[in-house]
Amino acid sequence: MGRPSNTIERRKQITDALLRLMAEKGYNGASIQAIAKAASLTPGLVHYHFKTKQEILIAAVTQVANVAEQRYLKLLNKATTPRARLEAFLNARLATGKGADRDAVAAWVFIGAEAVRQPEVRMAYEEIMAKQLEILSGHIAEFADSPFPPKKLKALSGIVLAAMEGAFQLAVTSQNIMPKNYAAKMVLDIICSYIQQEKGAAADLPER
Amino acid sequence: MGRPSNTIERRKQITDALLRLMAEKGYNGASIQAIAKAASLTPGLVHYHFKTKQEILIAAVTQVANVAEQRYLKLLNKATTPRARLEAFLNARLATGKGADRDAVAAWVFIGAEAVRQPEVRMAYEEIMAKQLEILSGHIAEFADSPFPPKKLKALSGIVLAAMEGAFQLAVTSQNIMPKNYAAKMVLDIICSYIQQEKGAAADLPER
Amino acid sequence: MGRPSNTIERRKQITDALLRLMAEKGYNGASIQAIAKAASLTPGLVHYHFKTKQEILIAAVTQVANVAEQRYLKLLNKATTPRARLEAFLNARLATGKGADRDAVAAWVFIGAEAVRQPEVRMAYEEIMAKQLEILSGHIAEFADSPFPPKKLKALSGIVLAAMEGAFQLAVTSQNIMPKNYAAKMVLDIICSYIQQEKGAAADLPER
Amino acid sequence: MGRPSNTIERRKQITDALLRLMAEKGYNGASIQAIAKAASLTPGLVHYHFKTKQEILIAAVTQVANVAEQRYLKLLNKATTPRARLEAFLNARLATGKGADRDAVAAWVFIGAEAVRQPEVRMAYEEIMAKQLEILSGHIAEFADSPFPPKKLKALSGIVLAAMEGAFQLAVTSQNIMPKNYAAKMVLDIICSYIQQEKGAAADLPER
DNA sequence: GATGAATGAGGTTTCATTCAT
DNA sequence: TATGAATGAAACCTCATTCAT
Repeated sequence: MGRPSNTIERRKQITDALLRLMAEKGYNGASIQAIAKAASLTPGLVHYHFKTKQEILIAAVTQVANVAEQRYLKLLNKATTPRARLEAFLNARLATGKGADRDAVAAWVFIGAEAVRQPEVRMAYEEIMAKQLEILSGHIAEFADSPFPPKKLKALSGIVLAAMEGAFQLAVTSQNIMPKNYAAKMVLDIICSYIQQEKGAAADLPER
Repeated sequence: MGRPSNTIERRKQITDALLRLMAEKGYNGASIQAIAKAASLTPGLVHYHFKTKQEILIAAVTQVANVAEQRYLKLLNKATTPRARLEAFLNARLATGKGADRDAVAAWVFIGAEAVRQPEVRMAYEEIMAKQLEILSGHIAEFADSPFPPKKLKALSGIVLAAMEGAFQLAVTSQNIMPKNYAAKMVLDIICSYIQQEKGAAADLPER
Repeated sequence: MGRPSNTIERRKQITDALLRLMAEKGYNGASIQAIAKAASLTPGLVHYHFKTKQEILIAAVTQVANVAEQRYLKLLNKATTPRARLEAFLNARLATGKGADRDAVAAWVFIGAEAVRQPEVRMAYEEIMAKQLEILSGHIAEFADSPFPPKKLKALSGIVLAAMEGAFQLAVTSQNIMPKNYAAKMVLDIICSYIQQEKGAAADLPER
Repeated sequence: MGRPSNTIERRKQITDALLRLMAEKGYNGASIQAIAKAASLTPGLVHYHFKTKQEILIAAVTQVANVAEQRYLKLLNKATTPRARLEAFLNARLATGKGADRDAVAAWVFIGAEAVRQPEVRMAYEEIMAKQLEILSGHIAEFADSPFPPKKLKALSGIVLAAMEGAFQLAVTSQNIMPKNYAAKMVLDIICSYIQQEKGAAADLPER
C-alpha cells in the first residue's frame, strides 16, 4: 500500500547535482534552487529528502569516496604484484584525465575547503583520509618488501597523501605546474626513491 | 589641501580582517559587513577602498604571498649552504607552528578554493605558484649540485609544491595525518632521496 | 464491506498530538508533519481525517472542553452543598497541579490567541465561554442563597471567568505571581466577599 | 559627517507596524514582508534595524508597556485620593473603549501567547507583570487604609492582575461576556468587597 | 575620507495541502 | 484507509553594493 519509495534514487540525483554544480561554482554557489533545477526537482522536494544543505554535502562526500573506492577495487583486482597494487591505488585517485573527472577533482577541492569550517563535513573528510592513509601505507609496506620503521612508513604515507591532495588543487588551478597524469607517476617515483634510500641506510647498519 | 591619504593602512586593515574571518568562516562567510566590523570600519568605507569584495580577496592573496616572501628572504639571509637555502624556503612556507599561523593556513586553503572558481583570483594564485616553482627548482638544482634533467627538476619541484599545498589542507582538517612541523622535514627527505637516486642512475650511464 | 472504521480513534490521536505540540510550540509551531509524527501517523492520513489544519484545532478545542466538563461532572456528583458545587466547578477548571496539566493550560492559552484571529475558532471558544458563564452564575446564585440582581450576577460571573482565563495565562508565564493552586482559592474568596457585601448592601435598603 | 541616524524613528515605525498587524493576524501572521509594507519600508531595512523578528516583538512589548505606563502616570497626576489612584491604575490598563485600543488589546493577547513559548519574550512579559503587581498592591494597601496581611495582599493583587489579563482575552473574543468598560468597574468592586470583608474579619479578632 | 541607512536579489528552510499508488 | 512523495508559496534572513549626508 502507498506509493513506492524512490528516496535512494532521488538522493543520488541530488548529490550528483550538487557535485556537478559545486565543480564550477563552489559550495555556496550551488544553491538549493540551482541544485533542484539541475536535478529537475523542486526546492521543496530537495528538502524533503535532505533536511539541510549540509546533509547533501555530507552525502556527496561519502558518495565520492565510494565511487573512488569502487574504481580502486576494480583496478586492484587486476593487479598481481605489489607494485601494481600500489599503482592501482594511486591511479584510482589521481587519474584525472578521464574527461568528466575534472569536475570531480574541482568538487573535491571545495569539499576540502568546507571541511575546514564545517565540523560535520570535517569528520566525514577525516574518516576518508584516515582510511586512505591505512590502505596506502599497507601498499607501501608491501611494496618495500623489507622491514620499514612504522614511523617512517606513516610519515611517508602522510606526505604522499598530502601530495595527492595538493595535486588536485594544482590540477584545477595551475595546469602548467601539474600537467595531466604527472602526479601519479611522480608520486610513485618519490616512493621508490625514498624506499631505496631507506634500504641503503638499513644496509649501512648491518647489525641491528 | 585635504587630509593626508591613509589608503594604504586602510587597505591592510581590510585585507587583514578578511583573512582573519575567512580562516574560520570561509570566503562567503566573511561578509563585507563582518569585515568592516572586524576592521573597526564601516561597510561604506570598505567599498570606498575596494570596489568589490573580490578585489579585497585578491589584495589579500598578494599580501599573504608577500608576507611569506619576507619570511623567506629573512631566513635566506642567514643561510650559507645550498641545503640551508632550500630549507629556508621550505620552512618559510611550512612552519605552521607559530600559533596564529593556523589561521593563515586555513585562509590559504579557502583562497585555493576560490581560485578554482574565480578566474581573477586564479590568476593571482597561479602567478604565486609559478614564482614558488621557480624559486624552489632553483634551490633544488643548487642543492643537487650536479646536472639534473630539467624535466625531472620541474616534475620534482611540482610534486613538492603539491605536497606543500596538500600539507596545508591536511594540517587544518586532519591533524593526526599531518602533525605539526612534519611536512617540512618529510619534504626535505623526499627531495634528498630523489636526488640521490637520480645521481645513482646517472652514474650507471657514464657515457652520456 | 471494507475495513472497520477507526476514524474516531484516529481523530483523537490527532487532536491529542496537536494539543501536546501546541503546548510548547504554539499553533503555528505544530505543523501537520509534526502532528503526524507525534501521532505515529502520516501527513496524508491526517488530511484524510481532517480537511484542514483549522479543523483539527476546532476539534481539539471541543475536546478540551469536553474533558473539562467530564471532570466537572465527576466532582459535581460528589458535591452535596451549594458551596461544594461551586467549588467543584472552580476546581475542575483551575486544578492546574495535576502534572501533565501544565500542557493543557499552555495549549489553552494558544487556543485563546487563535480565537482572536480565526472566526471559526472564536465561535467554538465563545460557545464554551458562554456555557461556562451560565453554569458559573447558576452556582453563584445558588451559593448566594438570596435574591441577587441579575446584572450583578452576570458581572460577577464574567469577571470571575476572566480571572480564571487570566490565571491560566499567568500560570504558564509568571509562576511567582500565580502560584499553583492559588487561583481557585482566591476566586472563591472573592466570590464570597462580593456576595457578603451585596447582602449587606441589600440589608441597608430594606424596603426594596 | 555621515548621514544622520534615524534608527529610533525607524524602530518605532517597525514596532508600530508589528503591533498593528499582530492585532488581526497574530505574531506569525505578521510577516516581515507585511511589517515592511505596513511601515513603508523594505524587508531588508527591517532587518537592518532589528536582527531578528523576535527582537521586534520584544521591542514592541516594551513599547506597549511604556505607553501604558505613561497613560497611568498621567491619570495618577490628577488623582488626589487613594481610591482615585487605584482607579487611575485600573483605568489606564482597562480602558479598552478608546477606539484604536481594541488593537492594542488584541496585540497584547498575542504577546501573552508568545510569552508562553519564547523565553526571551517571557522574560520581558514577566518583568512587566511583576512591576504591575508591585504598583497594584501598593495602591490596594494604600486604599485599604489599615494593616493588611502581606500574603493576602499579594494574593488579591495577583488574582486582580489575572482578572485584568483575562478581561483582555474575553474583550477580544467574547464581547457579550465582557462588555466594554465593565472590567475596570468590576475589578474595583471586587477589591472593595474583599477589603471590607478583611476588615470585618480583623474586627472580629480585636486582640491580635 | 567617512558614515550608516537603504536596496533588491537571492539564500535556506518550512509547511499546508494534494495526489499517485 | 493509508502511504509518503511532491508542490508552490511564503517564511525569515543575509549580503554586496549604492548613495545621501
